[in-house]
Amino acid sequence: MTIFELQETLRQKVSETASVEFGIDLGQIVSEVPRKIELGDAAFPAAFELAKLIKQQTGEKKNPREIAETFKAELEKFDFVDHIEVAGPGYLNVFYDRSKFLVENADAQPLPKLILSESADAPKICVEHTSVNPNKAAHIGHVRNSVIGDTFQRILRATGKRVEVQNYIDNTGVQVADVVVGFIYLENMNLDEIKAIDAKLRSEGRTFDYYCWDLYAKVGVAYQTDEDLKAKRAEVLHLIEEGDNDTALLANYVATRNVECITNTMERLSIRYDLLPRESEILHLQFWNKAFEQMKERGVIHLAAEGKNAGCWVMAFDSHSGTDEHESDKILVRSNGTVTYTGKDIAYQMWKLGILGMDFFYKPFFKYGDGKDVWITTANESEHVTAGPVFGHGETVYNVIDTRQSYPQEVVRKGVAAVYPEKGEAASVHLSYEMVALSPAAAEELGFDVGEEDRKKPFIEMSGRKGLGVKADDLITRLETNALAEVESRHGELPIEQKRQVAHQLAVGALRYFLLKFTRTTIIVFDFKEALSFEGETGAFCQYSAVRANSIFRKLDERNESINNFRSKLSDSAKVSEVLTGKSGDDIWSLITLSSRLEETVQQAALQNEPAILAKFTFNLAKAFNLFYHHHKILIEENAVKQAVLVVTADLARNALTAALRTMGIEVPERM
RNA sequence: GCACCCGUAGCUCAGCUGGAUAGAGUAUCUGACUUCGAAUCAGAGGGUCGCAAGUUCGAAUCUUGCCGGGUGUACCA
Repeated sequence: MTIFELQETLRQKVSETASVEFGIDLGQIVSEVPRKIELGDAAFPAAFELAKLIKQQTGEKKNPREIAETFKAELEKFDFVDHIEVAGPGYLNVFYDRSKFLVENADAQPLPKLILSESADAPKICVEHTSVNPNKAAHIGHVRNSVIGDTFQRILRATGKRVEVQNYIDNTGVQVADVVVGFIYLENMNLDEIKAIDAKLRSEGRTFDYYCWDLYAKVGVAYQTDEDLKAKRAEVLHLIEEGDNDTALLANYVATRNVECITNTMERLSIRYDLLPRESEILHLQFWNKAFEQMKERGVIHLAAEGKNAGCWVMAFDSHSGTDEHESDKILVRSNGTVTYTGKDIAYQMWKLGILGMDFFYKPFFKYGDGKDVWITTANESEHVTAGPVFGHGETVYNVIDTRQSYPQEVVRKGVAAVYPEKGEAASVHLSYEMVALSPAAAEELGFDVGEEDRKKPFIEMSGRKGLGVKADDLITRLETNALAEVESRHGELPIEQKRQVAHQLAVGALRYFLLKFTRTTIIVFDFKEALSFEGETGAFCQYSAVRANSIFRKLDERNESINNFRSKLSDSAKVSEVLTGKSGDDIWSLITLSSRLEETVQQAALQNEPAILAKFTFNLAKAFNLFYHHHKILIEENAVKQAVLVVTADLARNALTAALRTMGIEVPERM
C-alpha cells in the first residue's frame, strides 16, 4: 500500500470506531502529517472533536486522552502499524512499521507512473496559456503565465487526465495594429521591405520579435504627440479585422512571425502547444453569430429598448464586482451593431467547451524537432486537413490569464453558463495569477528612466507599450551563460556540446523553479540577483540532489552491483528494522516517507490549481536527500543490510525527485 | 463607491479544509572538502503573524470592523 492508502485506511477505522464505540458520526476525519518525526507518521486530533461532541450530546465530560486510548487499541490491530502514542492533550500519533513499508515499496517507480498515466479515453481538459499578443517579444511576465500553464498541464497529465494545450493568438487586435502602424507610417515600409528587414535580422542573428518590441515602444511614444498617427490606428485595425487587403496581409506576416519567435522562446523552456487558435478565424467564421443565435433562442440576451444601453443587445449579469449592481447588464452588441470583445470571448469559450455548434478548420503550423505537430486554425475550408486531431470539446477548460482579467473572465464564465446551464460555471476555470513586476532598481538596471513618483512605489508594472520589461530570451541567455561558466569551472574536461546542454538544463531549471515557487496570488517583484541564483531554494539545488544520487548509482553500476541485488538483501526484517531505528534511522525513514508522498502532492496541486505546492515539495525532498547524503556513506557502508536499505532509499528518492522535476518541466543533467 | 488580492524574521516568501514549541530561502556571524561532488551541510542570532474585537478546548488560518499597499470596475480592444 502507498502511504496515502495507509492514511485512508486509518481514517476509515477512526470513523468506524467513533460510531461503533461512541455512537458518533465524526464526518470528515482530519489527519495530519506531524512536523517532527518524533511525533509519528500520521496524527489524528479526532479525540478532541469527539470529546466536544459527547459533551454537546450527553453533557458528559470526557477526557480526550481516555478517548484516544480506545482508538489506539483499535488502530494498533493493523499490521502496518508498529505502535501508537497518545500524546499531549490527546493526539493520536501513529508510527508505521518501517521495515515492512520499505520492503513493500522497495521498487516503487513514480516516474513511469506519472509520465505515462494519461489515458486516451479520459475526458479531455483544455488548458489555454501563453496567449501573448503577437506584436513583440515575450517578457518575464508572459513566461510566468506559460510556466504556470505548462506545469499545470503536466500535473493534470500526471493525474491521468487527457489534456489539450492551446495558445490563443490575438492576431487582429489593437496591439498588432499598433506595430503595423509603426511599420507603415513610422518606418514607411511595405510588406516586401518588412520581409527584407526580417531576413537581414536573421542573417545578423537577431530576431524579428525584438525589432517589433522596440518599434511598438516607438509607436507608443509617437501616439502621445501625434494625433494623426493615433487616428491611423483605428483605420488599420479596421482593415486588419476586415481581412483580404494589403494591410491585413502585412499584419498577418507580422503576427505570424512574432508567433514563431515566441513559440521558439517557449520551446527553449520545454513549453509546447497542440493548437494555436486565432482571432482572425473567430471573426471570419463568424463564431459570434452562432453564439448570438443560441443566446436569443435560450432567452439570455435582449435588446435594450431604453436607458443608457438603448439599442444594445445586453445580457443580464449578476455580479458583486464591477460597476453598480443596478447597471449589471453586460453589453455584447453595441448600438452600432458591432460585437464587443466580451461577446467574442463568450463565443470562443463556447467553442472550447464544444457547445458552440460549429468549428474551425485546421492545418499544421510547424513541427517540433521530434516530429510533433503544432496545429493552427484557418478559415479556409480548402486548407483543412480532415485527418487531423479533433480539437476543443473540453470537459473542463482552464484559462491561464493574469488576475487583472478576473472580471471579464467572470463575465465569460457566467455568460456561458447562462446560455448552457447543463455545462455550468464549473466547466470554465480562470487559473489566475498575479503579475511579475519590476523593482524600481531593476527598472533602472534595464536602463530605464524611473521618474520621481515611480521610484517611491514598491514595484513598477511591466509594459510592452513602454518597452519596459525583462525579455524572456535575454534572461534565458543570461542564465545559460552564467551556468556555462559554472559548469566550465567544475567540469572543464567535458565536450563543449555536453557543457552547453547542461548549462541549458540548469537555466531552464532556474527560471521555471523561480516562477513556480511563488504561489499564484503573490506578485513577483523581479530581482535579477534572485532570479539568476543557483543556490538556496532554486531549481539547481533540486537538480544537484538528483545528480548526486545518480552518481552513486553510476558508481554502483561500474562495480556491477544491481539495485535488485540490494533489494533482495532486505528479507531479514529484524535487521532492516534495526537500521531504521534511532536517530540515524529517522533520517532514512523520513526520506522514504517523503519520497512516497509525491503522488498525493501532485493530486493536491491539481485539486488546488496550485503548482507551487509541487515546487515546495520538490525542494523539501531535495533537502531531505542532502541530509541523508551527508549522514550516510553508501558506497563504503560495511553493514550489508544497512547498505541495502541506503541504496533502496536513495533509489526511491531519486526516482521521486526526477519525476517531480519532470512534472515541472525540469530535466536532471548528467553532471553539473 | 463597489469587487478581488496582499500584509508572517532585516529582505523574499511557505504555512492545506482551525491543531502540538509559527517554518524555509537569503543576508549577517561561526564551523565542515584526503570522503558517493562544498551549486552542499551543520550551528547561532533574528517574530506584538498589520491593529482590534468575536467564534472555541484550541486561531497566522474562520467571522466582523479598522489601518496600510496593489489590481480591477467602458458600447476601449
